[in-house]
Amino acid sequence: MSDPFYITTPIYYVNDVPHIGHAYTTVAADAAARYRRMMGSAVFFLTGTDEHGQKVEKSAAQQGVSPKALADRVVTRFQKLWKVLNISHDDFIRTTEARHQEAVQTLWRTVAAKGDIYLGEYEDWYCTPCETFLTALQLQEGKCPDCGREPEQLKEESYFFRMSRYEERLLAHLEAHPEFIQPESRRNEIIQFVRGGLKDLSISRTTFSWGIPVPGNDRHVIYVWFDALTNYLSALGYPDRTEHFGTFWPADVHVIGKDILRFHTVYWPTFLMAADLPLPRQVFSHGWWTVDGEKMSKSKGNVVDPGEMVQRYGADPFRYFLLREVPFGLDGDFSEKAMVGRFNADLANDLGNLFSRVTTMLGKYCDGTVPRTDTSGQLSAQVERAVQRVDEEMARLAFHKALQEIWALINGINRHVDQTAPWALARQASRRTELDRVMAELMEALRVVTLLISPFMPQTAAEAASVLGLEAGWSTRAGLQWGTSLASAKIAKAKPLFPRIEADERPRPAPKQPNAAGAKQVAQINLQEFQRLDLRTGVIREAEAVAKSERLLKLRVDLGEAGRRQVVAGIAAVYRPSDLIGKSVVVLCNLKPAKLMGIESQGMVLAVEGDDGLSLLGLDRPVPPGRKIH
RNA sequence: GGCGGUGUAGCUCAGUCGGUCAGAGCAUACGGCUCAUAUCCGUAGAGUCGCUGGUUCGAGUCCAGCCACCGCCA
Repeated sequence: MSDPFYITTPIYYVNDVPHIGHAYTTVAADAAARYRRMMGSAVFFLTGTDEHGQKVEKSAAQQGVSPKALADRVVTRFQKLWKVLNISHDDFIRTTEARHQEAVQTLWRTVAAKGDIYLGEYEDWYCTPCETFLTALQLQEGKCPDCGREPEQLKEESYFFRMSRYEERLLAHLEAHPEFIQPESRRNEIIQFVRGGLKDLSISRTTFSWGIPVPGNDRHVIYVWFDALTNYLSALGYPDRTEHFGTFWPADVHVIGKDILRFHTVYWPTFLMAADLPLPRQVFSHGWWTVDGEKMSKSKGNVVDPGEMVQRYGADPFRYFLLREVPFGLDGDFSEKAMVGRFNADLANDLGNLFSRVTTMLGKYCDGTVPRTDTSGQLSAQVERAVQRVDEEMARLAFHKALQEIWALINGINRHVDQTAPWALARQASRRTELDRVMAELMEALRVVTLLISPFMPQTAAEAASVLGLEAGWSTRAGLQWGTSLASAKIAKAKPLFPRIEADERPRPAPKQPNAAGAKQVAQINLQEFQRLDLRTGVIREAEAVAKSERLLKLRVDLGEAGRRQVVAGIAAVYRPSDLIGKSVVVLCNLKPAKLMGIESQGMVLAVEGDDGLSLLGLDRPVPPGRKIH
């Protein structure tokens, strides 16, 4: 396949809880990747997680697990979200993988061999009461910006990258390639910044150890950006000049949020220059989302959970909203009111209803069979124009414009229905030919619309394709051409693709979200009923993985006087067997035994679903095994 | 403080080289149709184009100053 297209999202910090911003970047990159695949490009779409650093190390220590175990557990938050959002990435890179570590160390050695890495001293400040590290820039009149107290100065040995050496080359590149940074306003900011002069960059730390060791000096770990940015190379198989690497590097576009613009447009290109590697063709920085007009923040509690939005509105409507509501590159505002507005006006009324009315008429007037007739005419010209314009907008990653064009077409098709009034034609037998032609044209228009929306709303497009009886492989560049490929197809009336959301039923209940109201609806029980549960404390003595199961662990639990029992638990995604030995847990002992994967389980270990996976119920003071819980 | 951006109908915003550019979508009102998810199609609003000057035969569209908000840097 020719015409390679390599697109990336940033790697997300694994310890973060995914929010609308993560979803936005990833959905946008996904739509671009899907579009290019439809157009016949060989696409490589990469996302992943950044798993090193002090924060992960600290969280892991607090939870008493290894940093890697913590990362293994929380990485699933991203992986699960991408699944429900139908993200079509070709690879998922984690910075803790061996392939990445090798790539980073090789890059380091290459740059060092060039004489661009030297050992120096890095100064920063530490505010002991706040337990935070501060840079000289963050200080306010020499004081901690948070508490106003005097921080302590720390000096630390550090390796530096000679970024200053690349100032002129970078500036020349920025000026010669106006498309390198998009949107343009961001490009201007970076040019200003680079003109202000580039300093050498500290790229190692000795104050924590959770990272990739500096080659030849194990006391240092490679600091965040030198490690993280390299993911774009390591996923392609760098340093081995594999076919993949040869095909896809340099990247066509790094899609990022504006918070990490400088790292991608100053640090990254200079690293690559030092390694004599070609620079990515474009870095596209999109905007931030506010929520109901306010900045998102944990303290305000207004952080939008993408998973919840998907549950409430569906993956496709949420994807559609993100890409349609705001020009890509500018800030935008999310509100459920706007979400519902888009859903009803654009998806239910315009698109969904169009499918509904046209397929109904086909059933009524043509017996559900697409007439075989000439379809060249007004509509074909409109469709061809729309396909052309969508292509132009997608080339610029102007998703909202592309969607505007698609909806202009949908409106045009709705207008065509009114103007040709098939229901009037159907009353006059003499106009049969005319009616057949109109219906065939309308169906063909629906087919092309299905292809056009598929990068944005893959599930809906698949559903529509099945209504139209399209065969596998329908989503191709050739398919975008107006033709007669539906002729003689037998088609049933479409079910509403997007049932309207009525004002009073909004927001729809989120079925799996536990909340106070949900808890109250559970029937009450009396004490006797509770006492039927034989809940006891237990201590895990043995634990091993169950062959061929990703979820199950076989445990041997000590129940004191009641002896030991074998219990199979679905906790392997979160707990390693070795972490469990000696752990106190709560066991339901009189659960009817059951066989899981052929292994008998004589009870149940209690656990609860947290935001980042299961958590076993424990005791907050030591209690001997076998005690009854009441 | 330095550099840059934005300020156009109730809301969100288009307006490329100065002269049908005073516009689109949503919302609202009225009309039409009945195939359709009470959906669709059509029509309407009069908004000092932030303020004040200036250039020009003519300025949202260029220039200067001011006000407000935002971004990057310090």
